Amino acid sequence: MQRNTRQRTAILETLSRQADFRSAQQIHEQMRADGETVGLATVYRNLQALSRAGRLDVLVAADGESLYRQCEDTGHHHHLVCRECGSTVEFLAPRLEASMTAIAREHGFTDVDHTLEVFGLCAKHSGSGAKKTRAAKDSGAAEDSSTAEEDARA
Amino acid sequence: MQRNTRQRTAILETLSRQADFRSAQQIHEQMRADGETVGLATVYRNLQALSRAGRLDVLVAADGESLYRQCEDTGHHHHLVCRECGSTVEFLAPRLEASMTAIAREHGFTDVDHTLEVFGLCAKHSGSGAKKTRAAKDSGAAEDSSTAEEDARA
DNA sequence: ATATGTGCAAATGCTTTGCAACGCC
DNA sequence: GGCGTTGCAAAGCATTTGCACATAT
Repeated sequence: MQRNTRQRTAILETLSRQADFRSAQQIHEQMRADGETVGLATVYRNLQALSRAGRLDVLVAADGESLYRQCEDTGHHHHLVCRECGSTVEFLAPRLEASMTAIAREHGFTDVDHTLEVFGLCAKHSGSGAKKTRAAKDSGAAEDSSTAEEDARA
Repeated sequence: MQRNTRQRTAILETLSRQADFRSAQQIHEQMRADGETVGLATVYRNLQALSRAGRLDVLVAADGESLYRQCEDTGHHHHLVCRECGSTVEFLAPRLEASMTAIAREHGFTDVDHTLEVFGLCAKHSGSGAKKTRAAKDSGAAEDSSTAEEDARA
């Protein structure tokens, strides 16, 4: 009962070529630019459906915008996002997970789930006089996403 | 150049009595309920100004809504938020901070900042049949301000 | 066939802003 | 008295939804 429409396929296809997180609108624009004819609402509906189905990774930016990205790694992981260019690095931090869970339990909490996003300036933007603590808005879409892809380990 | 108006004072005063995070709208409602006459825009403007000035703690909910709370502890800390009742517990986790920073540095990131929020079910709501992994919207602390007076705290 | 998916436009919900009136300092 | 502040309403956004039409299966 999950049909395979041209639009849905196109969305997945587009996502499969994006290394970093993109907003629904950016994805939509991208598709139009690539010659696809898709409605924005459809993009939203599909991104939502796909993420619900666990096929996409969703990251809520500091300003509340939802960013999507193809989910290669089903496992639990977090992101290191550059405030300047939006490039991301995934990382696992089992130790953090453990401590967090422990702390939560200590306070009587159960069924815990957490959100951990780290924002900073990636290597190539370190020097830039960026003083903003919660921006990362403008950047994204453009050219130079450094596309860091590997994985860390705590 | 930060004047001391009735509204601004009232906002701070109201916040000083709230243990948990509240949305701008909830704060506004609360104030009206308390007999204060304040415009919603003013509440937004002040919450923004105050948080920019470091006097308020801001937490962005999973759906993008901004929640504010008086900042008693200037130090860096995180929150444990109950999905059911919205009660919060603050916690410090120096070890996590350290690891996070280390990981970021390993990837060449500088000027890092992070967001870590833990959602779960507090002690008194543990049994509740809450299966939703990222809802917390419909439940507790939302709309009906009339009865939202008493608050939990783990 | 028919339940799903799609497109468009209108509707939401949170937040911001323009602008004239207002009130601290 | 001047400049930050306030209020209201209108504007902005990202996202959602109603509905008629199109289409995978």
